[in-house]
Amino acid sequence: MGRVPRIISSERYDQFGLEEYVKKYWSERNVYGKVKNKSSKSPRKFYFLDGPPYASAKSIHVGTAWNKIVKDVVLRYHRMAGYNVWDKPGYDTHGLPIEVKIEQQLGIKVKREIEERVGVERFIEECKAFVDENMEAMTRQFKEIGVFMDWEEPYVTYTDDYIESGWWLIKRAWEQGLLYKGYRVLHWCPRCETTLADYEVSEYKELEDPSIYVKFGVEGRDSEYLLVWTTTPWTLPANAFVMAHPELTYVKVRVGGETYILAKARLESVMREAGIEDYEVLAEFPGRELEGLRYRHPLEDLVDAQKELAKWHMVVMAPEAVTPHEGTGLVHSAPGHGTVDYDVAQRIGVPVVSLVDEHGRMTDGAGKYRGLYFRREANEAIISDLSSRGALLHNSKIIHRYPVCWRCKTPLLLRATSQWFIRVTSLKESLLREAERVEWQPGWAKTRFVNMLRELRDWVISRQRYWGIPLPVWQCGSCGYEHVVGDVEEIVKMGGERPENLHRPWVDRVRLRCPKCGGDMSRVPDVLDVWFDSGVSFYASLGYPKKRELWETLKPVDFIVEGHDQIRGWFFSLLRSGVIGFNRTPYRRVLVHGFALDEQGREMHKSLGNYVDFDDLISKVPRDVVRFWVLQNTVWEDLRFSWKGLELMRRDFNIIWNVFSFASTYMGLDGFDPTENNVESLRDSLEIEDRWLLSRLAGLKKIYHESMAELKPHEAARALRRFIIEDVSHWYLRIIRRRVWEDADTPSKRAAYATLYKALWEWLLMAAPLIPFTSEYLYVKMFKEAGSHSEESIHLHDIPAREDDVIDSRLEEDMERAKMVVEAVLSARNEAGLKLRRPIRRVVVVPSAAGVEEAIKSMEEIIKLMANAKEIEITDVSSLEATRIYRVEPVYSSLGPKFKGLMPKVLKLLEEKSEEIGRAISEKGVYEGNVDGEQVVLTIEDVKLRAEYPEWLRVKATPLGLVAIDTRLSKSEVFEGIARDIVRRIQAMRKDAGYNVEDYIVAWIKGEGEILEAVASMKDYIQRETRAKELFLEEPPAGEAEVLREWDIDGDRVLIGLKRYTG
RNA sequence: GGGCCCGUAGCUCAGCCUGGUAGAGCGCCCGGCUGAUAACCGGGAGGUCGGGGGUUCGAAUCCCCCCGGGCCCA
Repeated sequence: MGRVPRIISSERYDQFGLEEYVKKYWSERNVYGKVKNKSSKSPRKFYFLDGPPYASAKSIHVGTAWNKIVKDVVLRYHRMAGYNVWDKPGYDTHGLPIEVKIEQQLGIKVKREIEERVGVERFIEECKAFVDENMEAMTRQFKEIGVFMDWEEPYVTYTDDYIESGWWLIKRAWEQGLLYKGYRVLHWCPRCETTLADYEVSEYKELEDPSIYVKFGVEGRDSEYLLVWTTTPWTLPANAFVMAHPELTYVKVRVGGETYILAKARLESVMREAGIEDYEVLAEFPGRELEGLRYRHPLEDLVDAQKELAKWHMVVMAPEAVTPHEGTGLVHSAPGHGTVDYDVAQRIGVPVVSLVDEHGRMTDGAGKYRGLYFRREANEAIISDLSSRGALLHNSKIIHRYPVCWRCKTPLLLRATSQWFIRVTSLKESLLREAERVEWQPGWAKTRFVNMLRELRDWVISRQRYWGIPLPVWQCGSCGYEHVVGDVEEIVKMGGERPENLHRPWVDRVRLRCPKCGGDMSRVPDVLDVWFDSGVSFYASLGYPKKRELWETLKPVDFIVEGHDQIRGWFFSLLRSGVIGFNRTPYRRVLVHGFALDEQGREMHKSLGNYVDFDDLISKVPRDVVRFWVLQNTVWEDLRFSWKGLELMRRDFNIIWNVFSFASTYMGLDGFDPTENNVESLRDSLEIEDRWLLSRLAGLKKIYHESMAELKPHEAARALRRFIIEDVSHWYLRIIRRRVWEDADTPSKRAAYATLYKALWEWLLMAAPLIPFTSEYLYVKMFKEAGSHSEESIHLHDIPAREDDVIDSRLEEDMERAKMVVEAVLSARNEAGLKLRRPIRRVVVVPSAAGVEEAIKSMEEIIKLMANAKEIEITDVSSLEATRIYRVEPVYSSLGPKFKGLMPKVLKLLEEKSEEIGRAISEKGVYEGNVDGEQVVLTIEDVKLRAEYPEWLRVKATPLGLVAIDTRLSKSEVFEGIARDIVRRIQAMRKDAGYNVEDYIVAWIKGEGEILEAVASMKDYIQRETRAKELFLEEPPAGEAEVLREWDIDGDRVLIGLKRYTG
């Protein structure tokens, strides 16, 4: 027992207010807890892993909001579909960007101030406090947009438990022999005295540098030189060898008394740049012939390090280092100052030497240049020495893009430093194998991922910083033995003291006893790359390995979704950690989403001034509107932010509200009881439009579930929108209005209500994961009140199951055809200036395709209703043609030569018998007549033929065939039209006067002529439609009417007065 | 320089996988409707489907090249 309440219909629509109500409703009743509890009882698990956002600011980016909204939709869907959903959110909390913010806060200018002035302890505490504040603010915002995740217990990467879980993986790597220490060339900021991670090398400036051509003398040959080009003279002291391309053609060229070797492709431009016009090519040969050619470094005697490096001075084949577009085709290699240089040196076993210290000054090894700053003093001194020694072919300047520190804008340099690595290159096969086992959406994400794996390099995990997971490696001061610790327990076992906090500096104070020699072990001071942190989240967020059960029962992760930048980022670091730790991919399915760009398609940045602040956004646009709008975007493509787009989505919400309000109004008015009336019990009373809507609903459910299964939430979102806006509001509601306005309780009316009720209810359930606030509100205020459902929240319900067998594609096709006919009629009406309120007598259809006739017949009532036509006539083309009016005009150039003197009479004939001649030529191709006894034969060449439909027939061509309307109105149609005009005005007055829909009235109508006649003849109709108990065709007596208004109906004046009927 | 993605109406985007007469919304012009109403609906104008080749009876759709933008690398 229950009735649909009229709450919705009596309220003014206020989306903001509605959302506030729902927020309160949820928190007062702990709806999230109940939803989670219900889900946790299901035997089917769904392990979702949240990609932790970086907690470096207090406000989330629009893209971060989008990210969580997509996640929320998937989680809510799975909960309603009966899965036990794991929904722990996470935060990524370590790393240099946060350290830098704290440095700024504390006014720290150089790194050593952290230890010397501030103290590491305080520094770490500041980092933690900063992150805590950010997490709190971000959590608040995620809750604001309705994300149902376990916000009470997120996983946080800085906790000791998490750090210990991280250590476990390092230990695993160590045990498998994957952990090693080595050198690597990295970007370095000489002012901040720190290495910069790749992602931090993001800023470039146009800077001026030297551009010099240097002569390296070939050993054993007089005046013969390898010609190398460089823009970094300061790297020359560290030169170890010269790189060439084996397949490139090189030349020996004589200039004056000297011979130079360089690439043929570069010869011309190098000579031009050096201002040499006179040169002679002596020989041409492939680069591989240079292999092993030894040379003498021009500064060998000035640089101490060259004593060792000199033995490697030869030409080496390195195609990856050589381009035919720049330089000389011979590349000077300083393995300690170049990435490629380093790789090549590793390949051929050359030692890596860096001659620049952490401050950017040349080291002792640089001999004469010791202490000079690299880009200024060292460059100058070196160029000057090269010049005085005659080792410089040419010296000029170049302006090029050069990387600078994103924080202090100091030009960076590349230097080799000692770092810790995990040898993931040896896991390449496993990584590729495991990547294949993952389901990627869209498919190209996998392509991109696999391409990246093919270029796999070992993973540098160490950073010389503070706020990160400490590297759990302890080294013995006596014997040098290095040991990796897996957890705190092991620290204790090895004679260490349990630190109060696993971060630096506390952990740095932990000493262990060396298991090899009993010596004192201290920790290697590095911390881990912050990418390591989130990479272990798949098990660390569950407390593994300390707590084993959760991971054992939940594994593997069923679903992850992040932006496409994470293909190389998180998706990769997860897989890497999964293979290191378990030799398995940690996740089964991946969805990729796009970036949130600004209205011009640029990235949103605070510095660009195009940043949309989250709180500002949701103060201007309701949450569900934001959600539904972002969800319409193809999920893996970039999203262009648009205030306009959001505004349009708001209008859709208005329609959605109105649809529910409409249902609430009439069902409420009629006391419709959904527990006693449903589409099954009323099956025999269903009209064709009801069956159509139910078919469309079944189609929606099919698309909805398929889209969700294929990880295409945008397709589900679009289908939901299409259904409620187009199928329900634009079409179905307009059709059933008449049925709903019936006063009597008819089976037809109840069938319409039952159909609408089912459609709205199931739509609402499916929309619930996407627009949780609106759906909850409508549920609580309408469906729950109606008594057919008692759950506290819509989110505690099951998602409606598919009913594919209800889909009637023939019926849907027929309805589409009916729509086309109606559209054609409306178009014809438009042309004829015939408004819809005026009924038309006849619509004529000439079908041109199979099945059209049947479709129109089965949909006849709907077409008549929607087109406001009395009759639909289906006919063949000849009957329409029969109405055509033909006109012919003479073509003199053809008639003249043919008839000569008879012309005037022929012209008269054409004029008088225009219609007859035209029809004859049109139908038979020829007209045969008689003028003064002479036979006259006219064909299409002789006349310009025009055929027009009569003025009262409007014909439109459609894909279905011709659709025509007969615009001739009889008196009864005119009267009916006027009556509808009157009714509409009375309704408007009732509304304005604030009468209730069910109130009865007394009406007075004073009009003249046709209006008077029309009202008189349609009196019953007007009374019925307006609930007028009495209707007088006169001016209301003074003071009688409560409302009185004069109207203009198509130029005629009408005075209407109303009052409430009280008798 | 490389891998991947995007480029369709003035604007925002569907359609492309599985070839068959170019779609929606907004804006604009014209009209209509109105007991869902500070809403709503219809009609019209508007497009070399980034450019060029190819396959095909037929290409926005499949293939190749180029141009512009993005992401990730170098």
